[in-house]
Amino acid sequence: MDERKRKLLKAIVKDYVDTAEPVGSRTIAKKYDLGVSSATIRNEMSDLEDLGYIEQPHVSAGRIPSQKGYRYFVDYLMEKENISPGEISAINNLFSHKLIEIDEILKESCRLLSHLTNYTALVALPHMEGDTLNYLQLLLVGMNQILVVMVTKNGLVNNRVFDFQSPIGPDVLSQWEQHLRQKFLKMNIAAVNEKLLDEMTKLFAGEYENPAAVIAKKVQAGAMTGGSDNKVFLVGSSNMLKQPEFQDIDKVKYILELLEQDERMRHLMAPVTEEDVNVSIGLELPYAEMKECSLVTATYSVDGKIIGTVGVLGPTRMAYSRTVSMVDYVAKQLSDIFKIRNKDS
Amino acid sequence: MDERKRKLLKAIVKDYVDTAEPVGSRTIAKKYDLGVSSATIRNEMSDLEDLGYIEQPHVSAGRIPSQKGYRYFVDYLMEKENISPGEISAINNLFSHKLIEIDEILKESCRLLSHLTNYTALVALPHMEGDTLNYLQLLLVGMNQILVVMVTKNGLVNNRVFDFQSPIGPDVLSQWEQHLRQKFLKMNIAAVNEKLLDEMTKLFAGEYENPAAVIAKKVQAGAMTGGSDNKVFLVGSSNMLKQPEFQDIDKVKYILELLEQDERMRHLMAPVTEEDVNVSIGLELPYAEMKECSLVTATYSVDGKIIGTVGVLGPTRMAYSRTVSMVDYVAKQLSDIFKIRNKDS
DNA sequence: GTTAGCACTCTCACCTGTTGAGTGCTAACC
DNA sequence: GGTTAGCACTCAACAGGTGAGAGTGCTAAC
Repeated sequence: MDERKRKLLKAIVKDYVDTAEPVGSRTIAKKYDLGVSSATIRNEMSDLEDLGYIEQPHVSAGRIPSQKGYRYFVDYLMEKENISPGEISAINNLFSHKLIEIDEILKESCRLLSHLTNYTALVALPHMEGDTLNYLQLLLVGMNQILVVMVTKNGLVNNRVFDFQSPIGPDVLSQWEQHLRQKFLKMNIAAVNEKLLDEMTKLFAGEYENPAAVIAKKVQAGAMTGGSDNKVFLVGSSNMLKQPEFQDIDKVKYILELLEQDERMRHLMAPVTEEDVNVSIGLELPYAEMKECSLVTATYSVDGKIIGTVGVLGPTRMAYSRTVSMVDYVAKQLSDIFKIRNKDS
Repeated sequence: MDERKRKLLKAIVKDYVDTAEPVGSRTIAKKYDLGVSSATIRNEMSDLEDLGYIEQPHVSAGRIPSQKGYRYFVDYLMEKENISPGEISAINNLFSHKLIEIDEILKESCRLLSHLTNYTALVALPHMEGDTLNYLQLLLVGMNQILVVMVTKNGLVNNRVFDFQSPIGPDVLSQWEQHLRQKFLKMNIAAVNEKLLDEMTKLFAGEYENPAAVIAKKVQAGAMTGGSDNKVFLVGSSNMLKQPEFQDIDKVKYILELLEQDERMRHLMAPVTEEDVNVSIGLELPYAEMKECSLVTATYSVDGKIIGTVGVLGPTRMAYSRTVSMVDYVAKQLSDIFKIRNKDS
């Protein structure tokens, strides 16, 4: 790969990203100043094709970048694109507005990313692996409900309501609270979530003769942050339909179906620790349905500990430079937000 | 509309729903036992077209039901379709599993509805208009955070975290708690959500000299049920792409874009009080983009008070009978769930 | 009122020829 | 030896044309 080939590949990627049409040698010769004629470009293109960086949809069409070509572009050719002042202020504006809850911040980030990039945006909620229980309190709510309030080290609040049939006195309650604190404080929050129900059941069982009768109903109520542990926000999946390469319903159908599967999206957004921003192109993604898609992700973290991921999914023919900048910036802003939130706790 | 015309219209709707192809007179004569020949059916069809119940895509095609035709079918011709035992048990299974939180129940209902009907399912979260505050407590969490725990009459739990900079003593806290209880208990929950921040600000301001400096940051954290007040769950929007009438990207693009707009979905799912199950066909829906869609909704309620809506959105060529049964049954099950949840509170 | 028969209409699928974009190759040029 | 002009060749896309098939409306007979 000499310099001219790199310039040529860069031009091909750029033009194809812009136009979504296969790029011919004459187009390159006219639009990009490589200083050589279309015939030379033809020869070079032939070489690039042999090397696997570009391919031809059919013999009389221009060339399009291959997955390998995009990879090379992203790794070596792409220039950093600055975000326009207007866009920066749009993002900052969102984050300066502190009086909204954490879910809302993330959802808005997602919406914003989708809007700015015109692709599909994903945000994985802070996952609480590694987060520990810092505070636990039992409250008697109404006559027959115990509310368990828990706060984690990272400041996430977590409720559960337990219904039961016989009234419970305050003395018993504080005794239970003591017990639960001893057992669960400083414990990993995932483990707590898992074991709390068991433990409550044991408490009920120890206090009353027939546990099955007493805890006939146990209902968790209220929004439980534990539930959002695994959530992934998704905004702008309809943006996929705007892409010229996805005008075929059958192509896009499988992608949209995939996007609806939370489990898979969680997998997709599982943090990759290597770098700040990660770009996965085509078949590098774990699902074959997405072979014509690329995903740009970045993690956000607190104290160097990764707690969540933001990402943008688009066609492989993606404006990589711009998208990387956006995702990177939003992730950094999120990290800042969380830093501020945790300073006092 | 004599009996024969009604039978004919019914047959046309049924066949078109099944095949998605315009229905010809010969098809009807062969597949449905109306006891007359295709020629007679042709004459009757011509009448039905004059009456506006069916229409012809072009002169040499069969007929398809018009919006008016579907309306007539839904209002007068549709027979109640029983849900199969397998499906009933699938639904009951979901609801018997009580150990999941309220959001999860609704989300799962949505998923189930979409899966059973193969259309797009929507569930509007219980809106808390009319729900009042029943319980309020302040907890000191960490050194610099107050956690406000609220429980509504309907049993929904609601948290907010307020950060501040100087430590607060337990005496002040209980004084504030007193004040907030006096002010907010029994108040409409929407009003509480709106005014709580103001009130907290006032409390801070009364206690310290320079409020601006002290409450430099106020961050609401944790999952706040108030936020879910307006949420709408949506599952299976990719099912739209499976419908033969939506093979055209441009048609479906606008619909999917619409589905992504929470505000509009909320509007779409705003309860209609008239009946148990409501069917909106084509242009009866508030958005012109959905002129080829139909929406079946049902409300779920507690003590006769409507608290939320479930719905299924599909093409106007929808299996109305089956869908109505499904939506109705799920809504009733949800009402039951909420009845159980509220019995003790 | 019902039905068989028939002419008519229109879509759809298929074929065909044309156009234009773009290539690869060759031979000439610097 | 690299570069370029020229040219033959390939193929997708488009437009126009044709035939088959589905379905209708109308008419006349039952």
